[in-house]
Amino acid sequence: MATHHDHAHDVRSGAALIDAAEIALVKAGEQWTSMRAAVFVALSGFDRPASAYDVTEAVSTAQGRRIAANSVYRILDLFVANNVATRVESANAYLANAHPGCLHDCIFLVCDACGRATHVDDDQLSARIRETAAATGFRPEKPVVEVRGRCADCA
Amino acid sequence: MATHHDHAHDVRSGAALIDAAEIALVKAGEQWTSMRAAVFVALSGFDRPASAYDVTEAVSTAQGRRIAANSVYRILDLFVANNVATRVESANAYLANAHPGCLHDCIFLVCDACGRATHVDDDQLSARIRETAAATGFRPEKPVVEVRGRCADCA
DNA sequence: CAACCTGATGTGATAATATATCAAGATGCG
DNA sequence: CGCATCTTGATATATTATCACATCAGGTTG
Repeated sequence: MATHHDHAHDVRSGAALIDAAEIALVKAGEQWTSMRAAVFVALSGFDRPASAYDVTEAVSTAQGRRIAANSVYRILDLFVANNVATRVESANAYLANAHPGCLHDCIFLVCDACGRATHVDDDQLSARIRETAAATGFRPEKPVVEVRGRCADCA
Repeated sequence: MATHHDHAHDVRSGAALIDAAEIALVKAGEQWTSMRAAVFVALSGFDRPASAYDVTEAVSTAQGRRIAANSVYRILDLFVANNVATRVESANAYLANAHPGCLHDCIFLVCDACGRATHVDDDQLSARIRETAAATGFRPEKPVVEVRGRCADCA
């Protein structure tokens, strides 16, 4: 199998992933509150990008009380800003970041059949995208690269 | 200025662009109705990606009557399907396609300051993106490549 | 011509996604 | 503790997108 990592990642899941998220947020000077933990747990419980409302629903169920969507948005935004989650623009949805310590331009392969997204890092390709943008005088900040199509299982 | 076209385009604007859109739709076996013309004219009148509601507003003003958003969505979807318009996913907005005859994977450079988007074609880069996706067993259909950042004017 | 079919548009409702505002509560810290 | 700051809650509203079904315009056919 060809991976496109050019260095080792800490790809985490389950409790280890949640710990890693907490560590990343705290290192960034943010608090790891019980609400944030609940949102992260809910988000990481999905096997595909989840909308803010999906997460709201999951947190509400888990807590047995109604959580407001805007609280979830706030927290998801915070996660994205701190690289603990990423937003899949073409799906209006969010994914927990499996290796929060690592900063990459993300490439997502989003299956139009099952909705799952797989995350690819290819720093060389990302660099070419940034270069191509910069060549026109544009200052790239955040490349959004999301390939829509069919995953291997749904092909 | 460095362009990234590897072949000549018919980049059109104004009346010529509208004609080109009509020709492209008709060639695809679709009708060029007055409503579709009105939507295309409105869309091509924006100098940056316009939301479906922006277009609805513009068409309503132009016609002196209230147009429903869903009619506009229908028509924009048709335009996108026939390559006379494109959708900028990360902005939930649409752009008239300046060279409807030509089929590319689009790359947009979207300025977070002024909202304008410039369109780049780089078939070699697009090919690499598709290859990278395909290497994992994924079947790419529609790459979404939108670089957010600052345009030269806003830098 | 009348009956019918099809594609396009209109009407109205509603769903899904996202943000704004302000009050109240929790937390860190001197 | 008591103040400042950060976080969350409550509520409202804005924005984006879709659905169901009625109507209309144009052609085709009996």
